[in-house]
Amino acid sequence: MRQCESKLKLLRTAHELISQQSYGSVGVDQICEQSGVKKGSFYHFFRSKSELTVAAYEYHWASLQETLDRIFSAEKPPLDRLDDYFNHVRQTQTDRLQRYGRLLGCPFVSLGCELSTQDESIRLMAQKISEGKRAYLENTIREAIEHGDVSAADPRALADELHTYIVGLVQEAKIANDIRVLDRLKSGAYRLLGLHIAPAAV
Amino acid sequence: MRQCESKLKLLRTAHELISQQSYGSVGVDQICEQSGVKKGSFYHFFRSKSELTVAAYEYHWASLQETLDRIFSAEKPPLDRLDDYFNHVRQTQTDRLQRYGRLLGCPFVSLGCELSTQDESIRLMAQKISEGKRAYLENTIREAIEHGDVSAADPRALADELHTYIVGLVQEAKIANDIRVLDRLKSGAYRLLGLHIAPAAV
DNA sequence: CTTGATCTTGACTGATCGGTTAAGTACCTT
DNA sequence: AAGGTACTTAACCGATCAGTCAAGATCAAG
Repeated sequence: MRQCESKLKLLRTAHELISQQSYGSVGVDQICEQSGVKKGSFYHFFRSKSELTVAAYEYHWASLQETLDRIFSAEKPPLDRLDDYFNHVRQTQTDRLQRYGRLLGCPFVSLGCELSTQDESIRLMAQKISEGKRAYLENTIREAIEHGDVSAADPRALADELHTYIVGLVQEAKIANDIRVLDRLKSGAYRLLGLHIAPAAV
Repeated sequence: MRQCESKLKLLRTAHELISQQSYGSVGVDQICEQSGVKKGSFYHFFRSKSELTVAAYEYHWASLQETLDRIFSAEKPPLDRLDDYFNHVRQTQTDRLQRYGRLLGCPFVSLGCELSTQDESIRLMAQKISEGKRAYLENTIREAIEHGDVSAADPRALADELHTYIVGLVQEAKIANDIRVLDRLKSGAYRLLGLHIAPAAV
């Protein structure tokens, strides 16, 4: 197998398996087998399971950012960005539900929730990515206020609340293993934003 | 060791260790050692680690319900109950942070998040308890509306939103490992409830 | 064609995993 | 005192855990 292909394979497989199951229940052997990479190679590229996991999730975050940059494109009206984001959240969960038969929730939150108390580097990564997601919302809300779509004194505080709500709702959907929990995503979010009518027809 | 004392010790120790660390990182041996109970006794009382965990968390939920019944006592004004509950959430996290040096979040949500995709009986337990907590909020909101403190058309929907917000916020606090995240608990909750001024001075 | 670095391979480590077994002890009922 | 049940004890199981190691393969650059 050529050059860095093994490393990429490990990154992708690790993220897939761990987000589908959990950190604790996925073994290094399992990751290696599904990657078609031998264990020695694993420990050539990564010093530990924890280090691979951080790398795998940051790798996934980098590609997610590309998607989010498109969704939150400055060329769209702010409220359209939010609507597209809510659609994206729901669609992502729906896709994974189809593929794996289980509603998986947010991989970053799930991993952070499992390991925040035990592995500081994983906690820091989860925290950093959570802040990254929150920042997309804050920028958009700030522009929505400038645009006159939303009236709020503190865009930062409003973004915090919206982000908290989304995190909580996706979490609840995972525990309920029911995509219909996400039916409340738009309505709750728009209520938080003070928009009692959805901007685009839902 | 007498009668059911071993069983209770296992229930308490299992909940403590797993909520402090994670399901995957706590072994049956560790639970047994910390309980002072031998492994054979463990498997006399419980058929598996999973079954013990469900029993341990339901045992904890039963005692938590006693506390919640006091907090949500029908003899108090509805908004006082909510305020007491918010104080309780914060105090619980503060206490555990002191004792364990880590912000642990909600044990039920954490366990559900880790294992919902893998262990159906644990998922069902987490879902049931989540609904139990939500019900306290819904009853209180319903009475707050009757009482004229809150104006909302759908108490069920409002309770859903509030519960989602609390779950999300405690989760974020865990990942941030920072109790100050919970500073947003009351302000966000009261904003959700349409109360822009806290009912009791904060 | 050689060198040295990068990557791969498969066998291996000791520890720990969840769970089992069978013999033994304490206790309650009669 | 007898018998049965509930519980305890310690040794034990095969599987799996994260991680190591040394020898070999592949590669680019000189």
